[in-house]
Amino acid sequence: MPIDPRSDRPIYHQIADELRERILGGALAPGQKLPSESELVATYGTTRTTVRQALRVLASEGLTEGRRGIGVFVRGSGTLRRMTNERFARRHREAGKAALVWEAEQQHRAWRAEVLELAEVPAPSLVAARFLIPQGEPVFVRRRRIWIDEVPMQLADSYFLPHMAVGTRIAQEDTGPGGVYSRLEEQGYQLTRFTEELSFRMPTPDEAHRLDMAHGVPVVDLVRVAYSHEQPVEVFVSVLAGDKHIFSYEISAD
Amino acid sequence: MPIDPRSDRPIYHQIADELRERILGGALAPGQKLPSESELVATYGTTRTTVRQALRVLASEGLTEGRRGIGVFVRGSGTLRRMTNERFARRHREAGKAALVWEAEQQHRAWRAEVLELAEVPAPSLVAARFLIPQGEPVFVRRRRIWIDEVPMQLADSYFLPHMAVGTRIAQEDTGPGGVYSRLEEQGYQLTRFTEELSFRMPTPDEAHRLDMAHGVPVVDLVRVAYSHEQPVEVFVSVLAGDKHIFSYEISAD
DNA sequence: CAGTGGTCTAGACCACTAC
DNA sequence: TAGTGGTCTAGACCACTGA
Repeated sequence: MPIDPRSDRPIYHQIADELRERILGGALAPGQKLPSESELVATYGTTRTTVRQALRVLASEGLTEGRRGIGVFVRGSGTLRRMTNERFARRHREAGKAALVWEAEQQHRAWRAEVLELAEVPAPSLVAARFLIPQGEPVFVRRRRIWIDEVPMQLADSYFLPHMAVGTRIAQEDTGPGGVYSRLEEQGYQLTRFTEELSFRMPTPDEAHRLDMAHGVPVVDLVRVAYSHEQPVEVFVSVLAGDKHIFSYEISAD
Repeated sequence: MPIDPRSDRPIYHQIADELRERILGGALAPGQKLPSESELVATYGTTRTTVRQALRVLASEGLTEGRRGIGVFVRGSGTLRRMTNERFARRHREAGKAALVWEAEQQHRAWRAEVLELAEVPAPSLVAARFLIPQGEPVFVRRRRIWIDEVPMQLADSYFLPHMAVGTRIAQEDTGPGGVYSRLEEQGYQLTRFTEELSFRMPTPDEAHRLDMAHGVPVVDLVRVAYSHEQPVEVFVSVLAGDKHIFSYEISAD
């Protein structure tokens, strides 16, 4: 399909449409190189600015990725990590496996949790609201970055009420077998249920950098609250790379 | 902070950073107008192309929205629709309320389901895999677009095995009280559980148009399977505007 | 070294909006 | 009509890559 300069659809959209079709249709497979900008200029008889505008459309859709000095490539689908509600099952905790550990082993992945901060901080409003405490009250936070197969996947901040965390292994780098949930249960806070809330947006530049994300890839904001008999005992706030995760939930019909 | 042209950080990023700070810091509230492009050109002493590049960064983060002939504005947070697993509770079906109806009423929203297609089609691979049938086998599909408060929110395709749907109210525009799930249960397919899978990406131009989405807003791909005693009876494939939805799940700790 | 994408300049014409 | 953002041209210099 040649470009129609008299069409209502801008030229750069027409070029993007054509390239997108070749990508989604499989003619340009993941990892393959698109024609260079100068080739596209020659092909479509337009200027480099317009060609780049078309390529930016594709990049902002998460379809392509430019590599300076080399070319523009179709983005690979990347490594998928499946997050299921099964990871919270008591039997895994009792087997000494934290949710993260169980889930990584289940998928035969190497995992690593990089501890960024262990500190007492004023509660952000999002956290305070779920703990039912005033904003700014002290809470203890464990900030980590989760790597799976040496790829940064997730920024994960766990918040606790200070009296449950300070002076326990929850405030240590290594929380021991079963993770923080096992430590909470040892303190007598038997976990009864979790709630998870997911929302969706584009990353800030800082998040994009820390999660090594390409342009055009959204993030998932995850807020989890762990309850012990209606008492919130942990608020977990996380940002996950959207192209590397699938969330899966099983829901009873009753 | 004035711009530093000798910095490693490109000028357009520095401009975008400064504007982003004013937006996230609240100095530029949702709905407010950013300085015009020509004002920014004067302020930062650069060209319009570079200013526009900065504005494009913000737009691709979903923070701003241009209106031709008027200006660039901070995007409003939009109407949020909460999707909870509660909407699948049997008691709501028994009260004659489909999941969508219950959820809309719960949030005091006006809703409308625009039926786009009712047809027998070859099963797409995604659907076939979940029905455990060969790809291309005939399935019955109800394609709809869901409007909440007259805003298009969701593209929703429900797939059924033909023998459960054709000749029943499931194949009609109006499926009756309690919706398709009630009709399936009347046929003896008692619903026992659902699985929901969520993944995340940027919309295609067509989806962005049909959901009236701004640039820089991701979509959620939702695949739900309704089971009657391990038999899949519906595969629900949906695309939702990411900035207008929050998903909320309750998970047992056992 | 030639070719690539990343950034930037200095213009132009257009459609649309508000006055 | 003046001002806005949307599109497009025709160049420039740069950092980086692979041969």
